[in-house]
Amino acid sequence: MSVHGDSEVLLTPAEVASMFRVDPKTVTRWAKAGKLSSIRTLGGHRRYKESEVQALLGAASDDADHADS
Amino acid sequence: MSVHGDSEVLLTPAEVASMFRVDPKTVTRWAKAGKLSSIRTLGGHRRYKESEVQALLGAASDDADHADS
DNA sequence: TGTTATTTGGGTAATTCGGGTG
DNA sequence: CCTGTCCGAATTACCCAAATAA
Repeated sequence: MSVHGDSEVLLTPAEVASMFRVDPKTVTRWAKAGKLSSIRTLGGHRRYKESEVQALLGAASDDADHADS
Repeated sequence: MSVHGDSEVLLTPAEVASMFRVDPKTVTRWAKAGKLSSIRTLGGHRRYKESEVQALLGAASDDADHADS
């Protein structure tokens, strides 16, 4: 393993926004709302875990009605 | 810029609606009916894969007669 | 040390959601 | 069966200037 410790890949707000096709400001709102965990740089900028973002993105569904058989 | 490149491009409901010349509401119905897969933002808004939309748009059919299979 | 791009923060329009109706 | 529209509520997008990141 490297000196960076584990494979903790951090993403910038622009990266996350691009992946969700939303505005970077929206990602900031998600972080403020506690919907997405964020790590702060010493200057106050936010960074997001790629693993968490990927997990949320994987929530793609067809949203079809699968009530009956 | 980083070379993180998004693996898939997502479209907003308005974008898809414009491409099909229908109301965004209709696109939502397609997603609800399972005819179109959708990814949700953390706020609940839907995003659609451009590749899937393009595939459907390119699925030009002659519409001759599809009564029997 | 300086330059360029990004992020932050607050406030206001535009879009989308969901259900119900024609 | 499929689509367009109305409503209220929620979410998201764009405006600015200043600070941070690389």
